Amino acid sequence: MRRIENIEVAWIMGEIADLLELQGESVFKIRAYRKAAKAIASLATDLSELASRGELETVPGIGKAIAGKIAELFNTGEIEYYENLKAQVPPGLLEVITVPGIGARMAQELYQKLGISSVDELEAAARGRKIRGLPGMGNKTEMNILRGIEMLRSGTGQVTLGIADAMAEAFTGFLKSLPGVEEAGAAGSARRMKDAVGDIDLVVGSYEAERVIEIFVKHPQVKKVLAKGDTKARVVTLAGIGIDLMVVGPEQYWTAMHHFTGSKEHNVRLREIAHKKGLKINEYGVFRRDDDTRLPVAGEADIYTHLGMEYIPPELREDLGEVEAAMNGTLPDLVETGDIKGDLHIHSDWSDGVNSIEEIVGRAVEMGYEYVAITDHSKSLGIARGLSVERLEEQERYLRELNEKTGQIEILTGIEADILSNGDLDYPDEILAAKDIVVASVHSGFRQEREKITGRVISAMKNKHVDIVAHPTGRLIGRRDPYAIDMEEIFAAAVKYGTALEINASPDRLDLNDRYVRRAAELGIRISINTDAHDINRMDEMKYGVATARRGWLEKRDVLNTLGKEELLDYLKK
DNA sequence: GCCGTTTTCGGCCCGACTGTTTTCAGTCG
Repeated sequence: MRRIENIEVAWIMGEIADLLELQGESVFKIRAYRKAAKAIASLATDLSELASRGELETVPGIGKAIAGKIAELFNTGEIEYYENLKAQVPPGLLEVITVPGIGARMAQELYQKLGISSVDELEAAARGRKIRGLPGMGNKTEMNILRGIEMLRSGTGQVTLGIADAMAEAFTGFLKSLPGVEEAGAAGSARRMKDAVGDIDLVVGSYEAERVIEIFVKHPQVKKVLAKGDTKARVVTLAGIGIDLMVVGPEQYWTAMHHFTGSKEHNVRLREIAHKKGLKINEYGVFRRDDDTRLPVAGEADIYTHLGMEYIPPELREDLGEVEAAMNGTLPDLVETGDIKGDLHIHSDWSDGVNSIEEIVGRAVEMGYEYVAITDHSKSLGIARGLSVERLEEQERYLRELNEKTGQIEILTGIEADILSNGDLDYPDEILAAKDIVVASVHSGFRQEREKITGRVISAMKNKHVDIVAHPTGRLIGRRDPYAIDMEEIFAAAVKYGTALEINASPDRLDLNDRYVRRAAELGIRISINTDAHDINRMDEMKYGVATARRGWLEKRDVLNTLGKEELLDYLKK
């Protein structure tokens, strides 16, 4: 039978939740399916393996009933319960509820009264002013529906962390410059440093909420105002990115920041714990339930202290075990940007980079690094001006000389060796042996079958000169899916051959992703965080790689390039 | 449907904004 990916199971669970909602089922049952979908989507291990071992119920959020349905899916290729549900609900309604502003109740009402069962029919009805006749709906409802359909079709999807981070920073600066604003900052998934961000959340501490909101919605980058109230506003920028703004009193800034940083699942867990302790948490503070006394909160750490747990950094707030760890005092001591001692994957103008080696070295010195590796492309990557054997040897000599002269930083001679479609590397062993560091990666044959591309990378890992596999899954966020590579096999090979795996820090890649990073670290695999910069300005993107490492629960000791110069050179010799 | 330092039954986070209402339901985060 065809292989069923985790994400497909998650989609089915989400769809069951939608179908149940359209049937008016219990909100708790719906929530249970949604929670299971989320849990499955963020699982790094193969669900099919868990199923074959009968361990589905070890996943928090999966109980007896859902485990049974997943097992059924793997055994028979379908879930009878799900098929029955689909048969009972007009299929177009699932599409209708994807329109922002339309939920299950409205979709049901529109179907029963007007027979609407597709987005096209919904649009026609709104344009034909047929909806305003329904109870509780008016002409503004029709406008909202049309706006929602437009948003849906314009594909207000997600943007990379790099884009979101830059935009959040720009708006934060703008808000800070306004009179009456005491504090401003970005919250939401951008603060949690997720690799893809749906919209930007901003929090402002000010006593003049109305004034701040009025100016905010008039910002030249704002294309549309979706909502505007006393304390909140929601807009869409010209670039099509949604921004939510929340303004609170300065003394509520940190509880609001915490609330809007999320994740939602993390917050729910905290509120449940608060509830049991006789407390209540919302965006305005931490309160005693009995008399509404407000407990002092001078920073986010105080919130966790009131709940009797360790401070949880934003990158971990996903309800993936961090709450339990914080209560037990077993949170990881996360790696920090300052722990990074060098960048092991950089391109110069010898291949397709824009800067000279001297410029790269200069920037590395500025960043306080102890070492930097020059890893230009190998010969078969003609499009990237990959180096011939002669050019490579010439560069090698050049780098050795420069290293003598420079002194203040170790320049490692390296190569990003292409893994050819048959699994061979781009140069013979004696060439690779001469390099301080060999980074191997796939740049072609992205569509190879799972076995083939997996075996190809593993055969490269068997080569004792290969130190790191770069961007192991090949994904480009929002633009190109990962190859069909079997990461469990790659992890096993990394353990067997002692190969490090890369977190490519470019916000276009962030590959490995957070989940794989965590899984790899559990298996004891060394991770290297590299920028793959083709431009010295992008050496600053190290912070995104470190953030991804933190999201994967990595400590300093898990990361190869936190080693000092001597330790790293020793490591590379082995 | 899930879950268990109050529980194997009975809970299950909390609030803002909107539109169409005269007090609230629906939607969203």
